[in-house]
Amino acid sequence: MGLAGHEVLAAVLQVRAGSLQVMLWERAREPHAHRWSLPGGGLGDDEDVETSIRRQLAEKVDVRQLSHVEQLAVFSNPARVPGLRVVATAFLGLVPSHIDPVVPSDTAWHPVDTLPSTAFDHQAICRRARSRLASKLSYTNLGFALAPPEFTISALRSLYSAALGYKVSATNLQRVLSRRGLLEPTGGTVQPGPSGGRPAALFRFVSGEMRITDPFAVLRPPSTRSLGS
Amino acid sequence: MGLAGHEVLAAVLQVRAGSLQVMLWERAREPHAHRWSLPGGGLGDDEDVETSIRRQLAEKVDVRQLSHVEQLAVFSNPARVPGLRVVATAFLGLVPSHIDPVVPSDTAWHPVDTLPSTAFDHQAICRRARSRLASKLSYTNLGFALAPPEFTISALRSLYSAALGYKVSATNLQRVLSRRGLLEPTGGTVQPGPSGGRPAALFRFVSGEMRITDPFAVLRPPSTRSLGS
DNA sequence: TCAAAAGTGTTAAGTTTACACCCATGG
DNA sequence: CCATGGGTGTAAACTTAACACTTTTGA
Repeated sequence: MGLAGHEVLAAVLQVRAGSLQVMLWERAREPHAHRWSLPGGGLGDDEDVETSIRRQLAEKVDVRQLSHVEQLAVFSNPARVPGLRVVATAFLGLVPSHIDPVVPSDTAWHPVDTLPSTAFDHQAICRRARSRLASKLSYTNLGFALAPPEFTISALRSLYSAALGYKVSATNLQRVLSRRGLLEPTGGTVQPGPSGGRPAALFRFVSGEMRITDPFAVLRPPSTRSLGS
Repeated sequence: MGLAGHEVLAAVLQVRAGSLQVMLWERAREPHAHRWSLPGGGLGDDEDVETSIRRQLAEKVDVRQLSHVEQLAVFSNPARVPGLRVVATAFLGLVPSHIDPVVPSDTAWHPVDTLPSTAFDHQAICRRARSRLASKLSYTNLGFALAPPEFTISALRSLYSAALGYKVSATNLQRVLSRRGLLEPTGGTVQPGPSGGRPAALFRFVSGEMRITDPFAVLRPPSTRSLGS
């Protein structure tokens, strides 16, 4: 009557080498030996699911390196793992691109577009994570979670392109994020490379907390014409 | 090590008498006797969470009356219910406005804006459900789940207004939903009331499956200028 | 003929895309 | 002075909100 194991799993995503990658570890033992799986584990008695996934990820990456964590969904197919029933709460985790976490020897990063053989239903969880990230990049300030503290617009463009899976225009990216008040110039610039070019200005995200920035695509509340800056 | 009770709960919403209401039942016994709580119960051994919530709702309302069901989130605070630990997967359920389900005697509908004293963390779940519904009305075709098979634009306007919590213009509602191809006229009309007026045309939703209709607020993929009708 | 309700026309505002053009630097 | 990025100006496209106006009916 409703008694089941409960595990928490996280698809930790990071833009690495120009592509969106997910952290996976290779199972040594059966079931699904040598297949790649998401980090996580059993829910402890005195912790909620978010506390739990943060604790378990600390074994893989320093939790301070996680710029964002959010619930994705429950995966509860009775046959999702063999043996005793285990329900999983899946999370999306993000690591900013300037960090290269030290990971255990059984753990590695894999591009989400070309996943290796994955264990259980972990591939579906990865897909869900990628999809959630792409959506939120459009209507929230979640870019902060992929980017280093300071960056050039073209660096940010690369991050967005990798996460979204298609080219983003640097011009328009800057316009949109600036209009919404998400970006501010640091005042600093970066020296051009050996082939020259104008020095790029550095920017930072104004906020490091996720916020919805494009709340209503349509059907907005009646205008109160008093919100303009 | 990760063994806990698991329950499924649903905030079933319907627009009734011009307001968005949620179905609650009054607890007879402790804990939280006489407080109102969401329908649901323990996860069965051979069912996933969605199957489970549909099964349990069948005791309250005919499942065929549910026009939409989706996961909201996991609620897992170790102290969320007294006694043995229970993790809950919360759902949003919707019932179209033309249906008046027969509910058990301990069960009643309550406006989500003026909830009675609720049990456990059920108030938070209700808020989450209302918020999810409002968001999805803007960027999906989820209106179909609130509306009867055929309806006038002004009836639809009332449904959207109740669910969103603010007045929606019938003119613009029709424009937006028609532009997106969600509505089609049935050809029928409704006779005007006793005070006269032009007969209203009847419409229906083209699809009864949830679909995202406004996928990218910004940062769209490069245009392929070949999608126009 | 008037009031009431429904539906259409039209304008204005806001946002984003696309692209031409200018800027700053290294060789 | 030219190539190479970086950044801005500007126009066009698209959508939605607001509201005036027309249509259709009952009294």
